[in-house]
Amino acid sequence: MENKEIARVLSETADLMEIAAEDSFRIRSYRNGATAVEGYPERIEDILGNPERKVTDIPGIGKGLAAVLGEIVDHGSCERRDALLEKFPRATLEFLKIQGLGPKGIALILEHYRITSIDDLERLCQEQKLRVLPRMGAKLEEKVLRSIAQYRQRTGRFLLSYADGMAQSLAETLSQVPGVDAVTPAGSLRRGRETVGDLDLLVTGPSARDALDRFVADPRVQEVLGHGENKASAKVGRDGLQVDVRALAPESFGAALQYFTGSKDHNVAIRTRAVKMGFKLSEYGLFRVEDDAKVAGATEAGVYEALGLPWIPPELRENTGEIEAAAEGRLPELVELGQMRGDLHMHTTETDGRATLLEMAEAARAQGYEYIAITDHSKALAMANGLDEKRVVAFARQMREINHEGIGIRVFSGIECDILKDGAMDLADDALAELDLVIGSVHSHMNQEGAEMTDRLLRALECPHLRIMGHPTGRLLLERDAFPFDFDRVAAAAARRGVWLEINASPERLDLHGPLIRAAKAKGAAFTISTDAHHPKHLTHMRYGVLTARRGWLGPADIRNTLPADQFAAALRTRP
DNA sequence: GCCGTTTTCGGCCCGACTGTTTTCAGTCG
Repeated sequence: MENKEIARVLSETADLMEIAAEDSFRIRSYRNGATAVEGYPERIEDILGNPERKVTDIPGIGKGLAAVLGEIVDHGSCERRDALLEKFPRATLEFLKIQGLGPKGIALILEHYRITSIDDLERLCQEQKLRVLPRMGAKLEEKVLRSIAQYRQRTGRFLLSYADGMAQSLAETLSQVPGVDAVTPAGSLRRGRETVGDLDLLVTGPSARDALDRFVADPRVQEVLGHGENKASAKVGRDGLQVDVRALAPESFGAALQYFTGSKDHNVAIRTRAVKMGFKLSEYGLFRVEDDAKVAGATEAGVYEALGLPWIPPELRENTGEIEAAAEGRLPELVELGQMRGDLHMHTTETDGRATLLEMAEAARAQGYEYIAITDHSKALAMANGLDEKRVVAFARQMREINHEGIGIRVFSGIECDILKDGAMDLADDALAELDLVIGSVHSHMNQEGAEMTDRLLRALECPHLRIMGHPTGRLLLERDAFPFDFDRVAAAAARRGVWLEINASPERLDLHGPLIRAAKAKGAAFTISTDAHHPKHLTHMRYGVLTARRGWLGPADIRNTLPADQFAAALRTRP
């Protein structure tokens, strides 16, 4: 069992304990245990199986949790969790994802009503039955109904990183089947969409069909939805991601890859173009209408070429102008992962990161970067132990010393400074002036009205030390929508002030996203791509940020952290 | 339930907002 899975069971147990109103410090221990396990570099299962090792050596794991970990690894759950699941309906953990309802509220509702599903909860609100309970009212009913609607919209979709991980691991398994040449992911995953509804895997090779048998027999498969000669589909993994595996003949691989990559809108437009040119395009190939002769199909590039187009990168295939651009020979040169020379947003144990500054620097050096910026939180984030002015100044001095000595990578001193409710920065100007790089981010009062949030961000942009606006829209994928504000105005002001807009590569954010990036570029804005890493392994999320930038039609020249270190340092000091 | 140690138990981070109240509990970040 993987650490991530163990951590999930622990944190679910903590959720249930909270609803059962158990001791809050014990609950916290379970939560701490979950984070400790999730971030631990070795497999807990291996340590448990090794008589010479002790899990209690991991900080946050004592005797009690060690026993619980043993239970979880042995049978996927623990006694405490099982007991709580007996007591509460199955959907209880889902209720916690509804905004406005916390453990106390859920416990109260369960005390008074027999509800076992989100549908039941919705009915209670519609029948105005929450408002009769103590400390609940009409506004809460409305909020819960709104949140249920949002919740339904996002269920059935998965984070890009999750789908990507599943695709890679399935592809690895299926490639080992003798007679399979290649397994290629298509669909929205290949286009780099931030969330993925289902996964399409295309298999080629003389025995491609054997891969279908191997697939449906895989232990990760939960439920087989269909298994024919050319296609098998199944719900995979705990959350039931739908995966379609198709066996393809080599002569139609390109057409199939094109077809299954989508998007639907892009394909409709491409097929219309084909018809106008006297062709018919399907997943089997491009055919001439007059004599049904096959014109292309073995490669994707061949299909596009026969239609008078250069190959269009998958990230652009949304029918938002890419076909016209291709036809006119003005497709943009897109940024590539290998062009990134630094990562400008990461946290350390100084605040809420899981590794020290030197560990993060070493991991970044191993990624091949020339430079990084360390950007811990500012004091407004008290729960993260954010830095105050005094610690900022000391930190900046420490960075100058470290760079003077040299550690194999250049480190810029930075901060992720909170943008307060009124748009003021959380730290005094003279402290910010000590740092190489100031990121400004919103972490509080996220429910402001659009106009208020716009004013807040515009005021923040006036700060002379601000260089980057961090995760500008504040969205959390599948959890929280972007806050409403006048994006065009803010992007235009950022461009004018020489403040770069961050493309936050964290898979839970991917903020900004494609359409907003294009809008901001049209206003003259420049960008950075950074991971917001809280752990060395998060540095590899850069690839999702690059995919997102490509979906925004960006090239290396649009992105400041593609610059070599000296030029980047110069750019930091230059203002428009 | 963990940790640190005053080896046997006490401390464990918190500020602000919201909707519901009439002085505050619950939620959120």
